[in-house]
Amino acid sequence: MDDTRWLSAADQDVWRTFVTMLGALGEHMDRQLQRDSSMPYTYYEILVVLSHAPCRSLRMSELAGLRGSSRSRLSHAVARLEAQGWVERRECPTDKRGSVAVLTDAGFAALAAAAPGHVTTVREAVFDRLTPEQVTALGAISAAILDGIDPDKTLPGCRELR
Amino acid sequence: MDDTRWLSAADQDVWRTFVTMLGALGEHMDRQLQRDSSMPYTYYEILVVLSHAPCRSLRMSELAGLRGSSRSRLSHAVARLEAQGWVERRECPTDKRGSVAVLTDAGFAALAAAAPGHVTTVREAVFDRLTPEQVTALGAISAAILDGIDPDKTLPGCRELR
DNA sequence: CTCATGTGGTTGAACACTCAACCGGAACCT
DNA sequence: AGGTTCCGGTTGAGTGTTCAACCACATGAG
Repeated sequence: MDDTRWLSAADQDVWRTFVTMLGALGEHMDRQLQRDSSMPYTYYEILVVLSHAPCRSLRMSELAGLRGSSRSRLSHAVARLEAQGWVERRECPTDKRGSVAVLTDAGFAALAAAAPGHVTTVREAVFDRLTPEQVTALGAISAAILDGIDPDKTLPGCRELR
Repeated sequence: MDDTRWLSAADQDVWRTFVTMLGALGEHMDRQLQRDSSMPYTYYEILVVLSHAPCRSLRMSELAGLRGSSRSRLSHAVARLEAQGWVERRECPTDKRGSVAVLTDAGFAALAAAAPGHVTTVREAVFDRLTPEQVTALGAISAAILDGIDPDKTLPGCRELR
């Protein structure tokens, strides 16, 4: 019955380290943003994507797709961002079912204020600690794993996130 | 004022892919466990750590430390695990403030049932998709990043997680 | 011994995410 | 047209996490 292919001891070590790093890094990023800019990481990313969109606005679905988030999650998130005055909802002119999320000036300002600290954190936590070869390797590894899980999100080489 | 060292376009690409992978992989693992074994990933890890501890039991603090979790979070988690009959709380004999979490037989059984599926998912999502060199590189990269964030958790080479 | 301080652990409120259910408008049929 | 089906988006309940406050016990100084 047990035809499971278990991991070698070495692989277990890698996995353990990897998973721990995953958790610690996520928490690290989240904390920094929450502390310095009072927003969770996910919300920051929403603002980033919006800020790069034409007219700083996007249909909810597109936004959800770009951020790999569920509709429901995005709806809740935008509701909160709207309450904070960083995003507005407008109705879509071409499809009366749809909504369009628009980044407000206050939202853009909040993003501009948050970005330097965030980038600095990313740099200190990741890029400054790796050799150029490791950075390249990390990109390839991430792409390979991502490709196995969700091939859709793999390729688009646009520069949307900071 | 803007002396921020921004990321190069190439680094941005790596970061974007990495972050996307991070989110997708976490969600992937979580979904698999939730679907097949009705437990979130964090709870699975708690059970794993407990199962490797002497007498399948640990002080709450030690458990929190080993899993890199806050006391509060662990307390809530154990409360839920206790309600499911997978863990029991006993009072600590040497320190009357303390509690000890003990893995029950039912908890061990649940873990044993969940492990194969989980390991298979890990293998398929990560190890089967990487070359041996990439696996080694991933270990080194993870350790380097982790070391920058939380040097305590870096070295202990024990094989606690599957 | 007594009091201050520190520590292990819990609690409750606020917040984020998931899931399933739902509503209204679009698209597609004949 | 009229009906079915699909799709965009929201809602509410349930779950997990965080944060700050808190209790009970331990510890150390006088």
